[in-house]
Amino acid sequence: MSIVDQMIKGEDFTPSEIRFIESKFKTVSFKKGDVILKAGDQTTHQYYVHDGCLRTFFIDYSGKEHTLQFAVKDWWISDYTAFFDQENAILTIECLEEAILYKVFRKDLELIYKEIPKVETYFRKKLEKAFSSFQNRILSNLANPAKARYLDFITTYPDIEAKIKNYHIASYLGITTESLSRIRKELVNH
Amino acid sequence: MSIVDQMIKGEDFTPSEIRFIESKFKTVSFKKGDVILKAGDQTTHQYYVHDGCLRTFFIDYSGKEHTLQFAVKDWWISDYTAFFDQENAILTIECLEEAILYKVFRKDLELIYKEIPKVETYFRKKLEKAFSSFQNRILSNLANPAKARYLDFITTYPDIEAKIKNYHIASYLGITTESLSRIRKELVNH
DNA sequence: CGAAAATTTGACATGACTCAACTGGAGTGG
DNA sequence: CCACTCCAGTTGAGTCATGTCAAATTTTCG
Repeated sequence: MSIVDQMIKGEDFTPSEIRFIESKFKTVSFKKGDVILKAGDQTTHQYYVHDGCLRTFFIDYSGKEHTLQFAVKDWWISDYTAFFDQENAILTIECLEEAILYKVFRKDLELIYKEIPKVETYFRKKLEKAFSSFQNRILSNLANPAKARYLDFITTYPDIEAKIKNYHIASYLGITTESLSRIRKELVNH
Repeated sequence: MSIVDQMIKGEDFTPSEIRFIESKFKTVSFKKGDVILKAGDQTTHQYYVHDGCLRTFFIDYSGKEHTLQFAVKDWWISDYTAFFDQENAILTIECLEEAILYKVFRKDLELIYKEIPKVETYFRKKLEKAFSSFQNRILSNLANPAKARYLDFITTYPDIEAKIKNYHIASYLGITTESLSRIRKELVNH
């Protein structure tokens, strides 16, 4: 299976299309703790996770970190706000577990879209899903207490939970590690 | 200026393209208090706001309403999660101020995308912006206390603030009307 | 094993919520 | 034009969830 078939599922490509797309992607690998992108840097890449685990986070005025998302095998990750608007990153991308990524430049992705429109459609639909999941995250933050959001997270993403620390989950849920610890205690004692 | 030029700015279309696009849109109008879409209904439309003011909100398990977004002149609105995934609505769309909308079916929009690819590109870029703004909303909810989020809202969207009630703002910020009232009091007393 | 990192616990502070009452303005009808 | 009602917004008192800070405990890993 080619890199392209892995990344862009359910679409048929001619060998020359595959060559064209693959020529625009570069494989990179990172070790745990590596910073792939730092807030303030220029963001020109989007990454496909072949393997490993990453997160994007935001550092607020008081220095606290807030996790926006995690990415494991088969997810795409970037600071999309910066990637789309071609501005400097506000997020940091950090490697949480040894990772192999395929990266592509914004400009090259646009080139691919132009040459092979069904790739644009494919990514548009990906973006629609991502948009939906952000919508649901906003609603869940508004509607549900921390305990429910925690349960949601671990049942929706058991694969991610397995790879990350509790303090990462806390920073994703918007609570402190202490609060998460107390929630977990409550859950154990029914 | 045609409806199309209004909705899809910065793109040039041939007269026949304009006719084709316009044939897929229908003008509808609503009065204050009208419900355009109800949670549970099928969502097949996306709306462009020619004029007026609307909001989408979610009703949680306890019956509380949580406002996801507002839309005024020149905004697009729908229950996108349902619109994209072709599932039943989880949001309700309510008219807050007499509105004139242009609506389009999901299927017809896909048709337009196929016929006129630059429309797909245009909407893909719109979606990128919307995605970014949801990202920023999530980060702001995680990072900022309610007072800062309120100030953010009224400075970013003074046009919306002018048309809505404070309890709508509260439900957008994720706080009660009482808390918003206290925040506003603090702000007056410096 | 030992040090560093992660998690848990306790005591206390605080921001936001709930519920109930009150204020003030807009609109209605006698 | 006043009395009444309705709605939005405000205020007060008490409660609760979550935060902070410090310390203890457990886990991880070189």
